[in-house]
Amino acid sequence: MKLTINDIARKAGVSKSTVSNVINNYLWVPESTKEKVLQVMRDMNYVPDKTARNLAGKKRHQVAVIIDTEQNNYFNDAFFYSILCGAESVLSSADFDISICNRNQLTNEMLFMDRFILNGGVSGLIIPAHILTETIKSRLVKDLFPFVVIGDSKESSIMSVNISNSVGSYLAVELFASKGYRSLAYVGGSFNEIIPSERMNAALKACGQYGIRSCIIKECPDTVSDSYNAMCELLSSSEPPDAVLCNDNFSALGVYTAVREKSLSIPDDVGVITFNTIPIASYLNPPVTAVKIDTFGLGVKAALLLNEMLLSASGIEHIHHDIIPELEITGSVRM
Amino acid sequence: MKLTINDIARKAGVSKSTVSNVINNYLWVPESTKEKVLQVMRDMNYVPDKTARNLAGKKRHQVAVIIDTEQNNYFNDAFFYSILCGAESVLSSADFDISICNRNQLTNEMLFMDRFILNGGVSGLIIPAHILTETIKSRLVKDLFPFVVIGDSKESSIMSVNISNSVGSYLAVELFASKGYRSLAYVGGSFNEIIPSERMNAALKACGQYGIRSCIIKECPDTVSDSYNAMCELLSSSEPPDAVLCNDNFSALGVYTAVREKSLSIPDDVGVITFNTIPIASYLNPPVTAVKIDTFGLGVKAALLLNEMLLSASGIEHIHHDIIPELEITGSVRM
DNA sequence: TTTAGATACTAAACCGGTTTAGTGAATCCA
DNA sequence: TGGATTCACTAAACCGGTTTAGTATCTAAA
Repeated sequence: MKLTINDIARKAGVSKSTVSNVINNYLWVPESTKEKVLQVMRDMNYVPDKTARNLAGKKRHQVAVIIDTEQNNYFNDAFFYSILCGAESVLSSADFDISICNRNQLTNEMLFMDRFILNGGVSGLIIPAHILTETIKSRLVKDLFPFVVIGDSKESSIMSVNISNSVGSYLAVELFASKGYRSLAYVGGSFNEIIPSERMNAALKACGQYGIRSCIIKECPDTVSDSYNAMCELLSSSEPPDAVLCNDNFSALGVYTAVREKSLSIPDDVGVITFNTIPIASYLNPPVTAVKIDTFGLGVKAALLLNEMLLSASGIEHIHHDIIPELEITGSVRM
Repeated sequence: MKLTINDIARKAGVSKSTVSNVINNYLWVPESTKEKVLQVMRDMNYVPDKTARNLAGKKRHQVAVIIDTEQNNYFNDAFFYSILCGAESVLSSADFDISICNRNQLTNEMLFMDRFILNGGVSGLIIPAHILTETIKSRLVKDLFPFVVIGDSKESSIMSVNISNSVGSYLAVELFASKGYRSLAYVGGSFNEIIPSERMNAALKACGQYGIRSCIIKECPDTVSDSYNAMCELLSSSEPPDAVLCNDNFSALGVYTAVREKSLSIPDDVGVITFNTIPIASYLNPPVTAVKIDTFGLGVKAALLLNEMLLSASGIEHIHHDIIPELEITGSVRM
C-alpha cells in the first residue's frame, strides 16, 4: 500500500493538516513539532504525491514547452533542443514538471486548447511564435493564462523572448569594418525565411553605416556544397568580396573550401564570420569567428519570465526581452 | 468558474457517473444517452481535468523521459533530442504527457527516487543506461515500476532498446570489401568510450571476416581538425588505407579535407563511410555514404515498449530490442 | 477578574474526477 | 405468474493531498 499523508500524521501523532503545513511551510508550526514530523517522514521514506498536490492546490506544478521538430532538419532541431534544455534547467529547479509537446501533435487549434488550456494540466506555457495562432493567442490572453513566446512578437499584451539577429549582423559588420575589410557578402539563407531576412536586412543597413563599400546578398541553402558554389561564383566575379558573413556553420564550411581552393588566405584575403546557432564553430578548421546565438540562454530567459508570471499572482508587466548575440572572435578575421 | 463534470451532469440531466462512463467508454451507455451527454459537453466546451483524472484513476497518464545534456556537446545533445522526439511522437498519441528531466537535475539517487518513483507523478520511465545506477535499477525492479532503458543492458530482468553499432561496422566493411577496397582505417572516437569501442571492435573482426588486409584504428576527437591531422598521418604512412570508416560526420569532414589536399579522389583512391547519428551527411560535399543510426526510431521503439508495459497489467516479457543501422550509399564509395 | 490576542493545533470541506456497489424497471424464461 | 437477468443508471466512497474555519489553551493587558 502506498504511503499517504495520513500514515505520517498517525505515526507522528498529529493531524494531516499539520503534516501538510510542515511540508509546505504554510502555517507556522513550532520547531519541535516540525522536527518530529520531518523525522517520521524521513523514517518512513515518505514523499507527497505530486498529482494529489496538484489537484488539491490551485496551481499545477507543471508547465508545457511546445517544440517544433521536423525530422531531419537538424538546424531547427538543435535550436529547439537547446531552448528546451535551457528552460528545463530553470523550471526543474523551480519545482515544475516540464511537459513537452511537439507541434505536429497539435493538428488543430481545438486540440491545442484542449490539451493545454482547457484540461487544466499545466499552469504555464512556452511556445514558439510561429505556432501561436491568433485564435489561441487571444484565448490565452482572455483567460489570463501565463505564457511566454519564443521569437518575434510585436504585441504589448504578451511576454516574449527574442533573438536579436540584427544586432548580430551589426556586430559582424562593425568588426569587419574596424579591421579594414571593404566589401561584404552574405552567404546562405533565404530572404523568405524570417531569421535570415532579419540578418540580411541588418547587414545591408550596417554596411552603409560602417562604411563597407558594397554588400552582396547571396541566398542559398545552408549546405556545404551550395555555399561552396555560391562562394566560387563570388570569387570569380569582377569585384570579389573580402569579407563574408555566413548564415550558419555549414555555409561557412562551403565558403572556407572555396577560398582555400583559390589559394587565398583566411583571414588576410578574405575574412569570415558565421552565425552560429549551435556551438560547433570550434569543430571547424581553422575555427570561425562566430556570432554566438545563445539558444540555451533563450530557454533560460523564457523560463525565468514564465516562473515570474506564475509566482506573482498580480500579473507582472509584459516585457519583450532580446537575447543579444556576442562575437566569439578567432583567427578567421584579421587581428 | 471552471467547468466540472458536475456541470455537465446537471445540464444533461444524468449523474456524474454516467458522464464519466461516457467519457471513458467504461460501462455501456446507450447511444441516445451518450449522444445527449456528448452534445452537452460540446456545447459547453468541456474538457475533463487531467490532474483529477490522474488522481482518481489508478494510473497516471504521464511518463518521464530522462535526457543527458551537456551544454556544448552537440553530438550528444542531438542524440538525445532525436530520441526524445521519437518517444514523444508515440507517447503523445497514446494519450500520455511526457515529462522531461535532465540528468544534472538528479544530483543524487534519492532525488531521483523522490522525483520519479516515490511521488507517484509518472507511471513509466525511459532512461539512458549510463544514468541507471544499481540502486535505482533494483528499486525499479522491486517496485515493478515500468521502465525502458536506452542503451546496452545485459540483464534479462529489464527492458531495453539498443543501437547495434557492431552491425553498422559490419555493413560498412562488407560494402568496402565488395567494392574491392583492401585496407581500412577507423578514424575518430576513443576506445575508452562505449560506442566507438563497440564500432572499432566490430570493424576489426569484420575486416578479418571479409578479407580486408589491414585495419588501423586511429583514435582522435571527432573534430574536423583532429581527424584532418589523423588522416594526413595515415596518408603519408608507408601503407595508406584505401578505405576510411569515420566515427561521425565531422571526422568525415576532416578526412575529406586531407584526401582532397593530396589530390586524391573520393571514391576512387579512397572510399569513405561515416557513422551518422544525426542526419547531416547530405550537407557535406560530396555526400558521404553513411551508416544511419536511427535515433528517432530508437525513441519510437522505446516508447512503444513502455506503452505496451503500461497497458498490459500482467507484465510482458522483457526484451532487448536492437536498432539495426542501415547503409545510405552515395558517391563516396565506388559503384 | 475579565478579556483580547496569540499560539498550536485540528475537523471537515474541497479539488474534479473514477469506481464500486447497488437500485428500480423492463425483459426473459420456465 | 414469479424469479432470474439484463438494462440503464446512480449514490457514495475514494484518490491524497490543500485550505478554510474554528477550537482549546495560554498569555498579557485592562
